[in-house]
Parts: sequence; structure tokens; C-alpha cells
Amino acid sequence: MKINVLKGMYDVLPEEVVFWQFIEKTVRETAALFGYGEIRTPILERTELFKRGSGIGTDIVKKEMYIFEDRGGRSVTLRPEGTPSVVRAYLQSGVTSQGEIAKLFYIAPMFRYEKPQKGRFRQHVQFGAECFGIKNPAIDAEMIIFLLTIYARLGLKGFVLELNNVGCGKKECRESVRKGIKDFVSGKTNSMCDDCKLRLEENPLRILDCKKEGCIEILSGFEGTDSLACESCRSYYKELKDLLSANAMPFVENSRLVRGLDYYTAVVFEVTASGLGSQNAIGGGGRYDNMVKELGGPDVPAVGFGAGIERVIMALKSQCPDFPVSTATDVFVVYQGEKALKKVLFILNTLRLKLNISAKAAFGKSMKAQMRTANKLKSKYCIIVGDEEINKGVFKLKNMESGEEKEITENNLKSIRQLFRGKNE
RNA sequence: GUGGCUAUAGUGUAAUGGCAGCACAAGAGACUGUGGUUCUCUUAGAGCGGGUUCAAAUCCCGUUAGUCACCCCA
Repeated sequence: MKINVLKGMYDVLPEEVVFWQFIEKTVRETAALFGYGEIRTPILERTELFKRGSGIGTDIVKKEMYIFEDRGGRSVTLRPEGTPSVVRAYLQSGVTSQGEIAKLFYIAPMFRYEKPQKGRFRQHVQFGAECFGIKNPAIDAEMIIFLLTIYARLGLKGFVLELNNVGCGKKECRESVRKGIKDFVSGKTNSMCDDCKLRLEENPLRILDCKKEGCIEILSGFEGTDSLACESCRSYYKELKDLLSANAMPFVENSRLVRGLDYYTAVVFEVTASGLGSQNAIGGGGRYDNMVKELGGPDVPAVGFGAGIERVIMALKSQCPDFPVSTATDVFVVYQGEKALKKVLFILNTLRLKLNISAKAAFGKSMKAQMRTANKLKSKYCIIVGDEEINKGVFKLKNMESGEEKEITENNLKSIRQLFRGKNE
């Protein structure tokens, strides 16, 4: 019986891996420019971390975690999102009671037990960043610019930044926002969908997120969460908007924007792109000033984002279908006869190890078949070696584009290097 | 978790309930030392389990997987 990959998971094959390498490289380079250091945390953590970090009320924790018992009887969970792990590592690395400024980024797989569909998987990879220890609109702006810079450097076009203030972590502020929403819909709750009727008590914020027509209608005149929030976070939010505008970072205010993670305080943002099916979010984040304390650390403010690499790749592909990088072979070594076969490895070794030229060969095939393979691999040159060449102490070098052939002596194999001037030097 | 659609060779696709075809890909060959074009040949297929029927790729049930949407998210 054949065994296939698990539902919602996939293999990244060589043709596809070039996209991944390109994105990973761009993220790392950009992070270096912004002063963020890479962090790698285990994919497995104590279940408790995500329950307390992501919040027991979230869908992720309630129904999407890969959770199981290890052999020591501990409940462990495959990381469903990046932030709690980074907070844990930040704390564990030994911050003082004041908290320290730390700027960290990661590229890491996430696991959620969901029903897969376009742009949604059970294992997906996010790049993300977190900044601890600073609460200032400027760092939020920098964080957003960091994310948008990565998208821009990837060549992504047409993405939109959405922004909202959902009310800061202070009790009065939270209560005022919740109450404001409840008051606004009171009297109209009958025509709301069943989900929203439940949300009314559990998490009124989520009502804003509902896509049902009836619920959208009810909320049509809603003035937005920002106007319900407290003075201090409203002015913080305004300052952030001013900073973004002053730096030519276009954004759209979305007073309905609510993120699925409960820990966000005040600032939330999301970046959307087209060509992704019904999943149009390619990245999102916000400020989470309470999580570090809730996970047992000092009262350290924080801001961060996460972005899905699969969705970025999808968006890039839908924008420029010819994106894949060509991986043509430089030299293909063709041989004829037993004696020549002994020379093939010598030639391959010289090209690969001494001359830094990518070289291939096909063993155990007819010469014609070898040539066909060379052609299929888009080799620029072939080196042909058979009895005739061995007797003369030469190799035949064939330019596959022009068909032109010339002889080079065995000792002068290194002269091939000049054909690839500027490459891999 | 809920719902819709789909399942035939490596890939893409045909066939009133009656012999499972085609294209591409792959491999071998067409003056035994040379690729692309052309030609010939070869390999390779019903997701799985039941049922109806003389007969099932085709109809029915289940299951698995894929896919799309909802929920939610990246």
C-alpha cells in the first residue's frame, strides 16, 4: 500500500524550492537591514504555552491545535502560531525585571488542524517578527514598514495595508469598546446570524468581522472601534497613522478589522492581496502589550507580525507566471566506451571541485540518449570523450547552441573556466 | 467542524451499462561517435470497500483523498 503525504501538507519539490529560497533570502536580508536577529524555536511546546499565549477563546486553541501527550505524560502541541514561542524564548533567555529591547524574526512552519482549501494548509510556513520592550508609534510604524518592504522587495504588487485600533489592554478601554458595540446593535439582535448572537456575549468584537449580509447591514452606521477606545490609545493610533502617512506608506483604515487572536491591544493591521481565492490575507499583526506579563514575565510591551509564505508565493505566481528561475546545467559530460567512462568522473570532479562549474552526466545510456538528456537539461556545453579522444589526449567541447565543436587538451581542461566568466567566481 | 463538486497511465483528458482510447511526458530505436525536427516501437491506468446487473470506468451505498466555499486564519 502506497503511503501519501498527510492531508493539508505537501512536499516542496526542486522546481518549487527556488521560490522558497528566494523568499527566505529576501526576508533574511531585509531583517538584517532593519536590525532584527533570527530566532529558531522548537516546533513542539507545552500545550499550556499556546493556551495562555494565544488565548483559550481563540479558534486556534479551541479546535485547531495538534495536541498530544508525549511519552512522559506531558501535553505538548505543534506550534500553531509563532508569537507565544518567541515570547517564551525571550523570557527564558533571561530578561531582567525591566524587560529588554529585543528585535527578533523567524521563518518557521506552523501547524493547524484545519480543513484545507486554496491558500490554507495544515502545515504552512510563516515569516514573522516581534519587537519587545518599546511602546511607541514609531516602532509600530517601523514594524509595518519592515513587512511592506519585504513584500516590495519580493516584487509583489497590489497589496493593501489595513489598519485599525481595537482598543488597548486597559480594562476601561476594552469595556467601553465592547459596550459600544453591544449598545449599537441592541434592539436589532433578532436579525443577526446565530454566530453573532453568541458573540454578543462572548466576544462582541468578532461581530464586526462577520461577513453575513444581515450582520453587515446592522453595522452599516457603526462608527468604528477607534471612536469607542480611550483617549490615550486613540492618540497613539493617530500618531501611528501620521507617521505612516509622513513616510508615504499608504494604508486603508478598516474600522471592522478584528484579528482572530485575542491578545492584540490597540493597533492591529493586516495586509491583503488578490489572486488567493477566498483567503486574501497575506500577513497581519499588531501590538500585544499584555502577553509577556501573562506568560510570567515582566510588564513588557510588544508588537509583531506574521506572514504566510505559501500565500505570498501564490500571489507572486498569479502576478508573474514566468517567475521561476532557470536552472540550466553548465556542462554535460558525454562518453562512449568503458575507457572513457573512467575519464568522466575525472572531468566532473575537475569542473565541479576545481572550476566551480555545474556539471552533469548520464551513466549507462547510449551516446544518443546522453545527448538527448543534455539537450533536455538545457546544457550550454557538452564535453565528449570516447576512444578517439583518449588516444589523442583531448576532449571534445561542443557548444550546444551553435553546434560548434573544438578540441581541448586534457591538461588544458581549466580553460573552460573562461567560458563562464563572471559566474560563480 | 458544516456544505458543494470531483476521482481513468507520470500529467492532461475521452468512451448509450457491452473490447479502456487519445495527447503530452518517459524509455528504446531509425547508416552502431552527436541533441533539438520527423518517424517507429515500448512502458504505464479505473483511489479503496461493498452492492445492483448476464455484464459496471459508467448506476447505488460507504470510505479515503483532492478541490472549492463557510467558520476562522497566513
